[in-house]
Amino acid sequence: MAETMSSTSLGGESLLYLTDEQLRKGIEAMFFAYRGFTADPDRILGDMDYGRAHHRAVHFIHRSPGNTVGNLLAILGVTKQSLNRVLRTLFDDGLVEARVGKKDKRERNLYLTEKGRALERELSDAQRARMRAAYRAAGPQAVQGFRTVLEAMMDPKMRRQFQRMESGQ
Amino acid sequence: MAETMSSTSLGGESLLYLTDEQLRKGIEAMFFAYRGFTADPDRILGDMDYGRAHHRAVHFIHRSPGNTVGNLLAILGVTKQSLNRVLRTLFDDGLVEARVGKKDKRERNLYLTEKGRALERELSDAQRARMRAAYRAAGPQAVQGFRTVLEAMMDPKMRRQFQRMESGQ
DNA sequence: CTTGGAATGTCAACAAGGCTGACTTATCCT
DNA sequence: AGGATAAGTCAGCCTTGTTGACATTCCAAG
Repeated sequence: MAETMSSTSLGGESLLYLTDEQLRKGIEAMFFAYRGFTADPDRILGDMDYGRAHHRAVHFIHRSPGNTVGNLLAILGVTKQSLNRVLRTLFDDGLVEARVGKKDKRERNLYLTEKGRALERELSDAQRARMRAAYRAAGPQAVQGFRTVLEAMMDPKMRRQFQRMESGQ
Repeated sequence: MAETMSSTSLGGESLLYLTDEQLRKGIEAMFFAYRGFTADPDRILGDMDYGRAHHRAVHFIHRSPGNTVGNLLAILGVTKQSLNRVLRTLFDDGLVEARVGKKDKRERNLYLTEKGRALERELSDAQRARMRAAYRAAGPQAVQGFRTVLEAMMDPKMRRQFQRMESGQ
C-alpha cells in the first residue's frame, strides 16, 4: 500500500522527486495554495450575501452561456438540490436568467444578465490578478509543469471532461 | 483592474501564457484538480464519522508532533471554536492526546496515538498514491514547475510560514 | 397515442464545518 | 497583585453539502 520510496531503490537520483517526503510537501503546497486561490473571491463574496458556490455557478455560466442545468450539475459535481438553492437566489437577484430550451423544452439554458456579468468580472478579475502574478513570478516553463501535474491529478473521468471543455476553444 | 493581455502587446509570444484565456484554463484546472486531490481521503472519511476537517488536523499533528493548539490554529486558519469541535471528537475517540506543556503549562502539546497514526497512514497512503501517480506521469521537470507556481499562489504570509515549515526538515 | 423515462424544480430534514460573541480557567510574567 | 496569554466552552447563526419523496413537462419508442 504505502509503496514507500527508499533512497536505495533502483533508478537512483532521478526518482527522488517521488519520495514520501517530496509528496508530503506537494500535498501541503496544494492545501495552502488553494487557500490563496480562493481568498480574493471569498473576500469579495463575504461582503455580499453570496458564497463560493455562487462564484462557481456564475463562473461556469459565464464560461459557457446557454449551458443546461444538467450539464452544470455534471461540471460542479453537486446535487440538483444544492445547485438549485444557489440558482434560485441568482435568479431572484437578477444575476442569471433561464430560457426554456428551443429544441427540448424540458431543458433550461442558463445565461448571465448584465448584472451577473458585472459580478463575474469583479470576481474573476481578482482571481486572475493573483493567478497572473503567480504565473509571471514562476515563468512559462513552470506554468507548463503546473498545468501538467494538475491534469494528472484529476479523476480520469473529470480529466476527459476538462480536456474536452478546454479544447473546445 | 482587468489588465487584459492583448495579443499585440509588447513582449510578443513569450508572454502568451499570461492571456486571460490561459489564466482561465489554469483556474479551472486548479478547481478540478483540487477535487481529485481530496477525493480519496473524502471517500475513506465518509465511511466513518469524520470529515475533511479531521483529516487536516490529523495530518498536521502527525507532521509536527507536540505542536501546540495555537500553532495548529495558525496553520489551519480556522477559529479556535471550529478546531475545538474537531479536536474534541479526536480526543474522545482516542486518536489524539494532549499533554500539558513542560515549559509553559498553559500550552497543550498534541500527539497522535497509535490509533491516530493508523488513520493518518490510511488517509495519507491514499492521497500520496494519487499524488505519486500524477508526479510520475508528469515527470520531475513538471513537478518542479508545479511546486513553483503553487508557492507563488499562496498569500505572502502563508508562503513564509510554508517555507519555514518545509525547510525545517 | 400512450406510456416510460429524462430533465427540471421543489419541499423537508439533516449534517459538517465555518463564523461571531461572551465567558471561564489556568498560568505566566511584570 | 494584576494584566496578558493559552486554551476550552456555550450558544447561535450561516453556507453548502447530503437523502428522500414527489410533481411537472416533455421526448421518444412501442
